[in-house]
Formats: sequence, structure tokens, C-alpha cells
Amino acid sequence: MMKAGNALHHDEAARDECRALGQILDRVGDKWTVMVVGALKDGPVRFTALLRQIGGVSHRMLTLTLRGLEEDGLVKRTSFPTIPPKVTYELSPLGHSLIDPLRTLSQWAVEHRPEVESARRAFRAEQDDEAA
Amino acid sequence: MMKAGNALHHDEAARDECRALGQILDRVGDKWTVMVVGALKDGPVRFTALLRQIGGVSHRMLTLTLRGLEEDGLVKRTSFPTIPPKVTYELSPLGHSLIDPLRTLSQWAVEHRPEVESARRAFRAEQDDEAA
DNA sequence: CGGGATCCACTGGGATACTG
DNA sequence: CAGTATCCCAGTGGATCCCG
Repeated sequence: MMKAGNALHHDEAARDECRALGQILDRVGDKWTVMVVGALKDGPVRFTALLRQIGGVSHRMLTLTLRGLEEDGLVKRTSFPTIPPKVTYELSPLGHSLIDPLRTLSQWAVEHRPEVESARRAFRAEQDDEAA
Repeated sequence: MMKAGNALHHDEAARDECRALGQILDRVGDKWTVMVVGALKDGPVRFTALLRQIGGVSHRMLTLTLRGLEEDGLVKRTSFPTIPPKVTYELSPLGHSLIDPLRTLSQWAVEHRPEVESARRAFRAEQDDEAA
């Protein structure tokens, strides 16, 4: 995804901002990543704990999501070679630094949720009209 | 997407933040939406102009993306019943209010891009080791 | 010009079973 | 317990053609 935005254009700085934004949304904009980051906010958590805490995520998707975060250096994985094995995940400093920007966004979401929802209803209403 | 995060859990406020964040990422986290918002930042733009300005987006996906934004009240669509038809799109006040939070995120992305990329390389390196 | 409709390839993501 | 591999389906998004 997101190799978009190639053209010979005027406001190159703004476009670069957009591309950077697009890249980080590619990481964080999927189905589970934000939930995982949220769950790791307060310290290391074991794999199975995450599984239960998040709820609804499949075994497989949790591993994939964690791999993605690990790959980008946002999460640190620590495995204890005990039997049975024990693995914990925690946010790296880089990962922590992402929390504030995300929180800014979620605050917007919380504040404006009513407006968005009423806009959605208004839109649906128009749709129904034209079907008259 | 994103009906996730259902369970009987402790920190209900934090989980609600996550859900709100998830919802707005569902809107904005797709392949083209941020590019469109970026392109509309400075005022009304015509459909075809958007098409060229963004570059790489298909005719169809641009309409779908715009519909989505319109549905959520982030974008206002104005059509002039001329021949040939003319339609412009612009950010609503609500849409404008989203720009700052997004900018916060893109600033993070720009600042930490080097770290993310070196983390990625390090990760790849490990992968290659184990294939030894 | 703007925007539907249709067709199709590709991927995200769930269920499940197997390994160490 | 943590992780991998396989299978399979639903959704996303591109290309194309058609309409006002």
C-alpha cells in the first residue's frame, strides 16, 4: 500500500507530509494495531494476556500485528526460554512517543463523534429521499 | 471493520478512547483519504483536478473516498448544473478541525521516520541471520 | 465532466490444526 | 504458552465501459 502521490506538483513539502502520514497510517490504521498499542501503554504484557485483554482478535492476527510493530521498532519483544515459554511485549521509547499524537487524534474522535454521527444520519436521510 | 474490543474489562475509559480512535482510523486510515484531505486543505477543488493532483488514484476510488468523507460530514460537495457539469469538493468546518490532529501525527511521522527505517533494517538483518 | 455499474485480482483477516 | 502453516472467504481497489 501507499506508494501513491507521484506526480510533478507544486507544494512538495505538503505532499511529503501527506506521504509520511500515509506511511504511519499504514502501520497503525489496520484492524488491531491501535488496540495493541493501547494495551501495552502501561507496561509489558504477555501474549495470552493481550489476547484476552483485547478480545476479538485471533491468535494469528495478534502475532502478525505484534510482528509489524516490532519490525518498526515500536514494540520490544522479550522471550524467556522457560518451559512453558513466556514472552512479553512492551512499547519501546519510540512506541511511547507515538502515544501522544494518537491521543490527540482520539480526543478529536471523542469530541466530534456526535457531529459525525448526525452527519451520517443526515446523509442516509438524503439517500432515502431520492429513493422516493 | 472495528467492532472489536468487546470484553468485560477494567479500564473502560481507555478502551473507549481506543474505540473512538479505531472509528476515525476506519475513515481516515484507508488508501486515499488523507491524500484527499490534504488536497482539499486550501479550498474547493474540482473532481478532475483532485484526480490529477493526487496522482495514482483511480476514478472510482476517488469518488468512493469523497463519498465516505461527505457521509461523515468532513467534506461538502457542490454541484453546478452546467454543461458540462462542474462539481467541487471542499472541507467542511468539521473537516478542517481534523487537520491539526492529523498534522500532529504526520509531524511524528516525519520526525521519527529515520528511527523507524533503521529499526526495519535491523529487523530484516536478524531475519537474514536466522536463515544462516 | 462527473459518476455510476460491472468484472476481476489481490489481500486482510478468521478458523483450525500442528510444533517446540 | 507462543508461534507457524494452511485454508478459505469477504472486502478493497483497479480497469473498463456506459450514462447524463
